[in-house]
Amino acid sequence: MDATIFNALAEPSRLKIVELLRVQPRSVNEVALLLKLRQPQVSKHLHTLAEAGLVTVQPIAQQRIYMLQPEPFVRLEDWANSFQHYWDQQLDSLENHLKKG
Amino acid sequence: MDATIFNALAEPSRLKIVELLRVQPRSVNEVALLLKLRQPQVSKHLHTLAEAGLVTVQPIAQQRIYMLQPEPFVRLEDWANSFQHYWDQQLDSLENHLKKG
DNA sequence: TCTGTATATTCCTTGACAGGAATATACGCG
DNA sequence: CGCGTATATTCCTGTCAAGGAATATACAGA
Repeated sequence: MDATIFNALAEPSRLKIVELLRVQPRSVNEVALLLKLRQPQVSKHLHTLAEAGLVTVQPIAQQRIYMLQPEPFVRLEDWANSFQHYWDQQLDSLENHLKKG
Repeated sequence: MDATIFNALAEPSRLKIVELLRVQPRSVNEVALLLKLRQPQVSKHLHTLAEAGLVTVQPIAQQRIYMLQPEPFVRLEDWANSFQHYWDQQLDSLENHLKKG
């Protein structure tokens, strides 16, 4: 798993943007208005999200509509899910540490 | 969703630590040796992970065994999973943008 | 209590990054 | 082409966090 996606989501404003775009695709100004952020910062954040592969752009006239990209979120879900297979084993290992120590 | 968990996982070394601890709980030195990091940095990273609620500590003599905490990963999986319900709707909304402009 | 091992903490320096302000670019329209 | 709208980019500055080095703390055993 690459840390890039986590880095992109680590910034509170960016996380809010993602949760906004989850509902529906939006233009830069729409995001700025809804989150009460300045347009340049929103552009920068969306750029970061795009570089991380979390969003894509669809130009419409002068507007640029940003929408989420499914794939990274699927990867994220799979990654988080893969941890479930280890919890039992973890407890066993801890007991080993406690006994063998 | 809180950005704290993403922030904790955004640092490459910390992400590696998490993926190590996924296999089994480990002491600070074990992590340091396996990842070829210095002990103080590992302690710091583990402290950050603990503050984010991703790991817990189990002291054994002088050693401190760190292990993952399931709950945050379950939350993360649920969050990522919740995005799946929106993709179809997203495409519809984009089309609306394209038509209505 | 002294020693060695395991871990945590502090101080310092440096790089990355976010926000603000200003400006540049893209595009449609008259 | 000139103008207005929408968005991107640049420059600057302050903050924060990571790594290195040194040191402090915790604990077990002789």
